[in-house]
Amino acid sequence: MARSSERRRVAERLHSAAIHVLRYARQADRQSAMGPAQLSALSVLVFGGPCNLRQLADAEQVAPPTMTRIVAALRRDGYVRLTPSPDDARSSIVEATAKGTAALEKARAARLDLIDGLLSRNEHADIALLGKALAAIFPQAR
Amino acid sequence: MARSSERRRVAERLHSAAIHVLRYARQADRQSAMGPAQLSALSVLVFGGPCNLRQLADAEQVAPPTMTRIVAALRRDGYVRLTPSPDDARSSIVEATAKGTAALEKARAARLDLIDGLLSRNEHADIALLGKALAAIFPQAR
DNA sequence: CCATATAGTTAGCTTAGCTAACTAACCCGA
DNA sequence: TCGGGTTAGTTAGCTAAGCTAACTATATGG
Repeated sequence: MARSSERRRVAERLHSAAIHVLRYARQADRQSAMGPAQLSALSVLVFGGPCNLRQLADAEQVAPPTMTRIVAALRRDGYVRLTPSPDDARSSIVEATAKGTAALEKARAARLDLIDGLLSRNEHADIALLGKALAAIFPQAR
Repeated sequence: MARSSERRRVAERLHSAAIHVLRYARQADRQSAMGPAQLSALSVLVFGGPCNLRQLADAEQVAPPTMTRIVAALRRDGYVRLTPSPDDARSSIVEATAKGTAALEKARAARLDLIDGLLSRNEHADIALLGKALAAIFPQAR
């Protein structure tokens, strides 16, 4: 039964490809004035909508004090806005501002440009194949 | 010709999948006592062989002073050894110790176990397809 | 109405990144 | 051969990003 060892080899390839892709894409982030943790948290807010600090910390797999400071920095620079939660006086809703959304879209586009450039070196059929395979294994949109 | 926009969609999927995979795999690193930058530098040494600090910094896309400290920490904990370069008196060769190699293999295996588990939820045919697609696009071994 | 749980912050530490400025060694050309 | 430019690495000092422990304040359930 070579199935499980083939799966292992695919896991290795996937691991390696993921490292390679993100390392390459990260070059784009240097243009963006914001640190990587801030960019990542902002992307949760832009694509997932407003939420409180706890949810943001969970989404980013980070401890609450870490998120306190990431949000403080984003707020200081005008990328997010906090409003008191109507349901819970302990809690605030964190929300991307227009400036935050614009900055994130720009950073994301720069990353995607790089990855697109990487893919463009390949045959169209191989790219289509990768798209099909990824769609099968990672069905969720973002 | 929708080719370029299809490629863009594949780039988005690939970006998203890479983020997802590495975020998930990173859980394994918490068991390892070593920080992520140390783990990553050590993996360059284990898989790429000994090299000097400059090459290591370039491989990790990091400035030299950053690598100075990463290597200092790895050395302090016995994961790497430095020997003077025979060719260049300014430079040292950094090399993984047996302890370093063992720690890295263990951490890598833990990551791959997680990714393997992720893949195991899928059909074998889809996994094989992904393997084929990744092999076409990312031919390099590691 | 009190006990416990939850949201978030503060304090204080470590790691990881940077630039600027420095030392030491290398190398090349006059 | 030596003097200037280049390269390898370190030191100093800053910021961002991660953690745990300890705290405040609010919710909630018995």
